[in-house]
Amino acid sequence: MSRELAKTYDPAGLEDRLYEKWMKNKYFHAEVDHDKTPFTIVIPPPNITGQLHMGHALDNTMQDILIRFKRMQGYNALWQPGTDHASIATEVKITETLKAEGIDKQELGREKFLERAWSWREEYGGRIISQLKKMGSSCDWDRERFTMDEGCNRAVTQVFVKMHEKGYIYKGSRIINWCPVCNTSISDAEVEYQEQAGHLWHIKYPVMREDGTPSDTEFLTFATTRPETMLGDTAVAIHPEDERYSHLVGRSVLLPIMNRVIPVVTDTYVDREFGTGVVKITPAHDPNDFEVGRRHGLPVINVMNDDATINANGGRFQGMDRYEARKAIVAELESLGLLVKIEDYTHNVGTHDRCKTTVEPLVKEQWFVKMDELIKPAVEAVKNGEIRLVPQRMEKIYFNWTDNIRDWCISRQLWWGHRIPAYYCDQCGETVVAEQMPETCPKCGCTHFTQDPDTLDTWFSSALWPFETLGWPEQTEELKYFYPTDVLVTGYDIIFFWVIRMIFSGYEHMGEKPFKTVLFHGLVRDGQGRKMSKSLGNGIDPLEVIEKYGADALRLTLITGNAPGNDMRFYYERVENSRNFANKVWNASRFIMMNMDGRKVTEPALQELQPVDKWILSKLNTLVRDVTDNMESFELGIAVQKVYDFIWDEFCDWYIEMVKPRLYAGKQSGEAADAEASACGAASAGGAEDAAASRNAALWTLKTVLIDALKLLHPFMPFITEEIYCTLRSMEVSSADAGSSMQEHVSADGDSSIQVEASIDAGSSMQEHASAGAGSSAEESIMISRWPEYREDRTFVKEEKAIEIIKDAVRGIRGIRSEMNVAPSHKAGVYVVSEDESLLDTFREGRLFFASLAYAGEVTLQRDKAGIAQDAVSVVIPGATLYIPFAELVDIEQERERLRKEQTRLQGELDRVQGMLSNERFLSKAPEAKVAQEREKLAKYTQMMEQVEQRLEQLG
RNA sequence: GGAAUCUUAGCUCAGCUGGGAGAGCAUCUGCCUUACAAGCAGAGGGUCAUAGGUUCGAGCCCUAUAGGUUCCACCA
Repeated sequence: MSRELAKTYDPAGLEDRLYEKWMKNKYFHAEVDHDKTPFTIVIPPPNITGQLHMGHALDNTMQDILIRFKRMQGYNALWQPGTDHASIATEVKITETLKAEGIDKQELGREKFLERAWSWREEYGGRIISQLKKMGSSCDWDRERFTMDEGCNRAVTQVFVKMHEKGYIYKGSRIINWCPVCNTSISDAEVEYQEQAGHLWHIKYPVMREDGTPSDTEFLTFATTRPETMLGDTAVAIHPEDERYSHLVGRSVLLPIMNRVIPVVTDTYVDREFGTGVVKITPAHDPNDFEVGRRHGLPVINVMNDDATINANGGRFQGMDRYEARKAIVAELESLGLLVKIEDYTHNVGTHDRCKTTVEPLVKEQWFVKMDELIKPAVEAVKNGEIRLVPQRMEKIYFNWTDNIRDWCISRQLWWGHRIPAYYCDQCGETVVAEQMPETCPKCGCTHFTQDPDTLDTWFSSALWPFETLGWPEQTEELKYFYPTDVLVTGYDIIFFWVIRMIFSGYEHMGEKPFKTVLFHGLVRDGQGRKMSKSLGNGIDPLEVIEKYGADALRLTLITGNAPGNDMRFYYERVENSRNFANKVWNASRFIMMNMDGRKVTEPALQELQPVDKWILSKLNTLVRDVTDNMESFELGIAVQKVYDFIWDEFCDWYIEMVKPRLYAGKQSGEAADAEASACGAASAGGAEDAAASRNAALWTLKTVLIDALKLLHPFMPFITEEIYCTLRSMEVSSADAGSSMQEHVSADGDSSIQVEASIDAGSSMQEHASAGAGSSAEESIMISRWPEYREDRTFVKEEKAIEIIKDAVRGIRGIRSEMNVAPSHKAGVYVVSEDESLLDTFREGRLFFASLAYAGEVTLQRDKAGIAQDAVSVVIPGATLYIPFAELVDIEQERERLRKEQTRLQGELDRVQGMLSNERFLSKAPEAKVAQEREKLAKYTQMMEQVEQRLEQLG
């Protein structure tokens, strides 16, 4: 034996070693290969400033599961990785760092600042990548991209120019959201509304009299949450049908403080029910007012600077911060007697999602993407199912956004990002949008230009991610082969930022969808269901979890018991459970290998397999089909739950326990062992030989089932499965005849130790399709081994039924013993009474299990209860009654009580089944199979009821 | 204001196209049985939020109500 597994499962060290091996062998790497079908996932690029958090951990685990699954299925699987420059996040971080060093960003200057940014990227850009590797992510790192690398820059510039030519990108003065702290415009999607306690100031403006002087008796009263914006008021609006104010139509009011006469306009935007039904109009600082202003041709007066202080248009309030000005203005209005009242008021305030600063709507000249046309194919694609959203309810969120889409403000007053390829003639101001700085101005012939200082929204480049990473705008082989990608895995929180924008960009620039399916996951919350956040300090660091429990345990925790799109809670008890499962797998494997102990294990002939072997093979076969189906439909949580249950419950707790006597039999010497071996099914006499054959069949089954179960588990828990798989393989190699060249031909016949694998993979014509680089073979790694497939010849209905009956019997005996508090050392005899000869045969084959699994002594099979003590405890299973005579400790009344309870239970079942079967409408409308199923149950329960009643009679 | 989603065992959650309620943790009982005490065996615990409806049949589909979460829009 070449290698052994350690006694307890310890992921530390093991994971890094295996990851290095995978990297070295280039298993993650995918090349264009027209003989294979591609399967592609592009990673949601993490920010270069980022550190791995639970969201990443979940997101990347899901992607890795899909990629590993498809890779094993024989697809040419590419997981395209990369990072995002994260314009604003990075810029903020660098600015802060500079500040700490006492350096002012503006003084440093753009060029020096960018140098800093790039060196920051050098230093930290790789951090998140190495953290993703800790998770086991099988990305093709040879293809790593960055949103600001050369290719992406080209893509962005080209897209900008092209869209500008088509009129989809325009520059205009419109109202935008301004962050006074970050000093940049932001898009609507970046505004986060927060409920805040504020005030509602009721203010009145004097109505102008015919003679052009303000009235001191007639006023228009209205309410506002932002009194400081009055400095920029250019009208007061009322509803056109509001009779209270109809006499004021066409008149004017005096804007106090500024002493500006402004008109009273009518607009249906005004809600008559709200407040006094009068609204002040500030087109420069409110999106709705801006629209009203446009409709009425009102002047737009911006009263604020970029840092949200009042500018020259605000008269003597110039230089004040917006909140200072608010106080001062309110005070002044009050002194003028124009402040009616102040109310407490809770309202939603727009804040910048990144820094939580209250955004200021401002009118500014910015670059926009016109959305109405672009969005159409993106809507259509989801509507007609060309792009599938999982879970489907995400479509509603999607359409909610697309139906109310507004133009996208893409320019940012930042330095770190893609600079806008717009150039302004120094002489005449002509704007030229081009991939390079123009030589001469088309208008005035001047040769001097200044490039637009602004950069693009980070999401502008992310929108191109699925194709720019594959080489676009170059028509690369990769692009033709891997695009469109297959699945995008992401959180529902970036549908608007990213998913929608990728979709319309794909159709616009590639003429094709960027992906076929979007698989959404939810948020990972803390144990109390709170969002993990820095400020709360409740975040759990995935790296810490990995260190303590291993990446496999973390991955399993994140996938188990979670449905697509749903949030989940993360707590350590769950990780411990996952770790315990890993340990279970580890020890089961260790047990199997200990028993193989360097022996040759050959594929047994079908008739050498015992019922229990066929039972587990049949169960495995069903599992393979179900799990594959679940994986195909993205039900990862369900899939892994089935693998978990199979391994722990069916395989470990039943199968392994059931075959132990056969394994030990061959090892021990002496008659006892032989007797046991033949008792457990070796049909013909012949002692040692039969025992060896039985043992071989058991080992072969153990190994075959283990290997396939490991394969099914591998996408979820890549490290532990790889370690076990390779250890198993190394055992084969070392037990094989020296000099055999099994590396070269896995599926070749001849070498006996290879036959095991050859038979496991038999029936496959795609033996090697999954292998990656040259020289690799399925033996080197489970990750390039073949995904198990459902096989018609591995379904054994009869054996499944037989073993289920035996399990019933074992559970029955265990239950009785536990209930009666019988010590394990007390080996009670068991009588199985049945009139059904074939059932007795089943028990004859399986009676050894009573001894090994239920502490039974001698097992006697008979057709009637002759010779069984009257006070034996009994348990009824379908078709048979088991009797367990205990020498002293039986209370007949207690036994009766037990039987009566069973009788009641059975009667309940019978009532239900009979009720159904006596319902004609059920018989006529329910599917035949269902009716047949119920009839079977009726027969079963009727029989059991008879047995119980008989037993009760016996007891008198 | 509009919408989505949830309400299932003490806790956290599964339950895939409607066909006899599940897991993990917690609790109780018994076991150091030579793979695993990070384990094994057994047990208790649910009117599937409430009220109607559709159906032969509803945790699952429809309607209403209550409560929770979230998203979108935003009325000054």
